[in-house]
Amino acid sequence: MPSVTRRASRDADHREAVARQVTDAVERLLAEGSTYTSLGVQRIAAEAGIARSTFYLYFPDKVALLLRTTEIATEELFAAAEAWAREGFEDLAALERTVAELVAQQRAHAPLLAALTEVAGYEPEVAAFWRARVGRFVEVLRRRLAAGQKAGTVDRALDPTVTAAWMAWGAERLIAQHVAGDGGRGDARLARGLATAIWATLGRT
Amino acid sequence: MPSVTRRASRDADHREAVARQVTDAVERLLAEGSTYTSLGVQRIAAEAGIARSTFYLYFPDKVALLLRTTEIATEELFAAAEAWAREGFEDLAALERTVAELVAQQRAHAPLLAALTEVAGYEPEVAAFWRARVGRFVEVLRRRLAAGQKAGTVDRALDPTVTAAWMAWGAERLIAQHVAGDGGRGDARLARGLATAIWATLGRT
DNA sequence: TGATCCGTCGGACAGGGTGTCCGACGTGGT
DNA sequence: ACCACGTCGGACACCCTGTCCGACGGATCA
Repeated sequence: MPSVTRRASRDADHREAVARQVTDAVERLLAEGSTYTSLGVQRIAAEAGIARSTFYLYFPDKVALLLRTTEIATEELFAAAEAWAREGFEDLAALERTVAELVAQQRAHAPLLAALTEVAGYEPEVAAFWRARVGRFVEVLRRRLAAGQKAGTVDRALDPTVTAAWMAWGAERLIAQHVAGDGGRGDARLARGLATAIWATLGRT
Repeated sequence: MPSVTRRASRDADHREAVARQVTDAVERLLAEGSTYTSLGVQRIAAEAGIARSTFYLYFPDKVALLLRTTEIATEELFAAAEAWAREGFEDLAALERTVAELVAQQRAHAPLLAALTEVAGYEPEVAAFWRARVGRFVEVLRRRLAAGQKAGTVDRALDPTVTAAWMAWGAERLIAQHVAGDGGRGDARLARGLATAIWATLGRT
C-alpha cells in the first residue's frame, strides 16, 4: 500500500473519530436533559473537547450534526417498526412482542429521537427528513393492511392509508410521551395495551 | 360612573385592543408560512404597527404571546375533541360527524396549533401546557372508554388508559399532517377513515 | 536535523437576536 | 395651558452564528 493511500485512510479514520467525539458529546448533553435548541455550538464543542471553529471544519451547522448524530437511532427504531409490520400480524402474542421491541428501541434512543422531533418542528430540512422517514414506514404498514384485507385477516371496512398513518403516528407519540415520564416499569403494560388496541383495530377479535 | 372608573375601563379596553393587534399580527405571519421560532420580536412588532420596546409593555416574551395567541384555537379544538368523546360513541355516523368537526377545527386553526406543537418541542413552559391540555382530554376519553366497557359497548380487553392516549395523540398528529399537506379535498375521506378505524378499535363491529 | 505541511486553536469579526432602560414626544383630561 | 401617561426609538449588555486568519505544533520527508 503506497504511503499516500495509507495516509489518506488514516486521515479519514481521524476525521471519523473526531466527528464521533462530537456526536457523542451531543448525545451526552441531550441525555443530561438539555434541549437541542438550547445547545450552542460553543457548548457542544467544549463537551467534545475541540475548538468552536474546528466544529465548522466537521459540520456545516447544527442541523447536519443532528441528522448525523441520530442516524443509528433512526435506523434501529424503524427496523423495529418494520418488524412489527412484518411479524406482528400473526397473532396477538407476536404483535405484543414486536410492539415491546418498539418501546425498547424508543426508550433506548429517547433523547435523540426527542431532539429529532423537536427540531423537526421548526427546521424545514429536519421536518422533511422525519416526515419522509415516518412516511416510508406508514407506506409499509399500509401495504400490510391492504394485504391483510385481501387475505381476509384484516377488517375490510378500514381505509388502509388513513389507518396506517393513525396507528404509526399514534404509536410514536404515545411511546415518546410514555418513555419521557416513566422510568421503565410501565413498559410491559404499555406494550400490552398498545398491542391489544392495534389488534382490536384490525378487527380480528 | 366616576370618571376615574371610566378612564380605567377605557385604558383596559385600549390594552386589550393593542394586545389583539399583536396576536392578529402573529396569526397573519404564521398563516403566511413563517415558523414561530423564526419570527423575531422586531418582525412581530412591525407587523402589529407598534415599536419593539412597546411589545415588552404588553408581553414579557414570545412564549407568553404564543400562549395568549393560541388560547381560542386551543379552546375550540378541545371543545370539538370533547364532543367526540361525548357524542361519538352512539353509532358510526355520530363518530364520523364528530371526527369531521375535529378535522374542521384543526384545519381552521392549523397555523396556530402547529406553532404550539413547534414551540412545545423546546420550551418547557409550552410543553407543560400542551401536555396538560391534551392529557385532560385523554382523561375524558379514558373515562368514556371505561364507561363503555362497563356498559358492554366497548371491547373489555382494551386498556382504557393506553388506548385513550394512543387514539388522541394519533388523531392529533394524523390530522395535523393531513391539513398541512392537503387543501381540504381529502378532509371527508380522512374523517371517514379515522372514524372507521376508531370504531373498529372499540370492537363494536 | 531541519524544512515543510497541515490540522487545530483561539480570537476577531459582521450580522442578528433578546430583554432592559431612558429621554423625547404628543395627545387627552383637567 | 398644563400635566400625566403611553408610546417611540434608540442605546445598552449579552448571547449566538458562521467566517476568517494568523499562530502553533506534531507528523512527514529530504
